[in-house]
Amino acid sequence: MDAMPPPVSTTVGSNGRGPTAADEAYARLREDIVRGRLMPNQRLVEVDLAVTLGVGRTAVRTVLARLEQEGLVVHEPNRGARVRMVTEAEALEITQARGALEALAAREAAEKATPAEVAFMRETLAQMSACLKAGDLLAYSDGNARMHAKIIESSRHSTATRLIAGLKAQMVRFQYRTVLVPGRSARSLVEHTRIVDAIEAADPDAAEAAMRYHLSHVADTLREMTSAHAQHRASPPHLVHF
Amino acid sequence: MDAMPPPVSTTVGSNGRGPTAADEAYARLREDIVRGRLMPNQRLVEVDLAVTLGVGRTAVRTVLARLEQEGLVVHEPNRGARVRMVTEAEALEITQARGALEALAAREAAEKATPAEVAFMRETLAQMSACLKAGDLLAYSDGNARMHAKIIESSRHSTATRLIAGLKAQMVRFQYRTVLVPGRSARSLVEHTRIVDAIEAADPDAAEAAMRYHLSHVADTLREMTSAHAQHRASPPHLVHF
DNA sequence: GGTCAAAATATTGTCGACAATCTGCTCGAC
DNA sequence: GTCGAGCAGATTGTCGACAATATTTTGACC
Repeated sequence: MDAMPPPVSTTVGSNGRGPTAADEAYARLREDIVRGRLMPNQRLVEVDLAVTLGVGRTAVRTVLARLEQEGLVVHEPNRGARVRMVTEAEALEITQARGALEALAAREAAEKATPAEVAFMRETLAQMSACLKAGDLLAYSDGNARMHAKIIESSRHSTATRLIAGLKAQMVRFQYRTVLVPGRSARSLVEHTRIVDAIEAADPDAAEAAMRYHLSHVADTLREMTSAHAQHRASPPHLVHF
Repeated sequence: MDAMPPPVSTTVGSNGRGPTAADEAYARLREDIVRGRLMPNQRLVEVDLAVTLGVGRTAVRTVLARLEQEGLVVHEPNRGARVRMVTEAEALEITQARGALEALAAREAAEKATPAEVAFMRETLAQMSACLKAGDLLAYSDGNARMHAKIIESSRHSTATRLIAGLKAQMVRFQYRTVLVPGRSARSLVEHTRIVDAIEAADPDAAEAAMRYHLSHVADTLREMTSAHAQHRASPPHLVHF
């Protein structure tokens, strides 16, 4: 599972202008949060971060303001910042919103994907199928991520891309690697195949419908797992499987 | 047309803690941008803003960092910040993304709207109809905005609400009041009615489909107007009519 | 009038100091 | 033992100064 890239920066970096200290610190701290190296509700103390990130307090405050705006950090006046806790209810919402946007992206990909991109999707499908046969669910999960990333990239829809990246960044708590819901991967492979078929056929309506079908099952899976989790605190952490 | 509220703040304001100087300055500057009081590409000079907003440069820098992250401002190292220009191509993307999210919101509204909320929608429909008969397109436009806001509010989907608000804030350049595309309002009223019918009937699939139908026509209208605009520089500014 | 280099000006990026606020601990009163 | 006041320590919020960078202006030269 790759780390999510930071959002497309509105800090214009053209003409040889180097990044500010805050830019690099932002990328680092964001990655630490997204990768789960910092835990939900963990205190983010300016002075400590300044030391860790190798910048001054000014830059840290800029970074925290940005991360707060992005929804990864919560801040209380005079009490500092913490890594924001995403509840399971919100995770479901994020999944739904992400689903709506990924359906749009699939539609756009059906109109814009190049033959090379479609070939990549086909190859990824083959790899995912092989992983499934070999029972290697972790590698399947990686293939799954590559598939979704390629579809989004092929859409060339910068707004959807930006929003999806932001939503993904907030789901770190729900992305531990583990065994998937039984049977989910096999169904997911069929669903992914239908999506790629539609994209390859340059059929936007079919691509969107296939993606929506796929993602409605993802949301259903999350809903079930959330419900099961509430009833059995001992259930293992899980991966939300797009 | 109401100003868009700032995004739900992750600055926790409980237990009597007052807002920071940056919080209030952020709200003010954001409103100035969203309301079109500041123009695309306009320079945002820290010292000037400090005077205008009545805060110090520290707070201004925090505000600009937040607005940059939100996509309303662009920033170049050592060259300062500007109000971000949204191109017509991006406006179309934003409309599409917003459409996908509003369809999700309509679906959720169909499951969660209270009788009072539905009554408000009915009343708004009646007002919009009366405005249409009276030829008062500005008032129709206001009704339209109220309708959409109520649907989103009824969805109780905080993630969709948050994303939609952010997208709306970026569309200020495309929100001048003027006469709508001929015949668009009449069709829009029918479309709105179908949405409300589905919400009232607690039918999520129908609500979503009706909203998607409505919004696909909005995107088409924007596409046409964009195309016409490119061909005829003299065409008047227009309102993107959701 | 045009070009170029240097100087002046405007502005951003950063720092350290200090004020303000919050939390936790200690101690005395009851 | 409980409660409240006071204090110390931790941390955030803010300021002003200065360094760094970019842009504009000025003056010399052709």
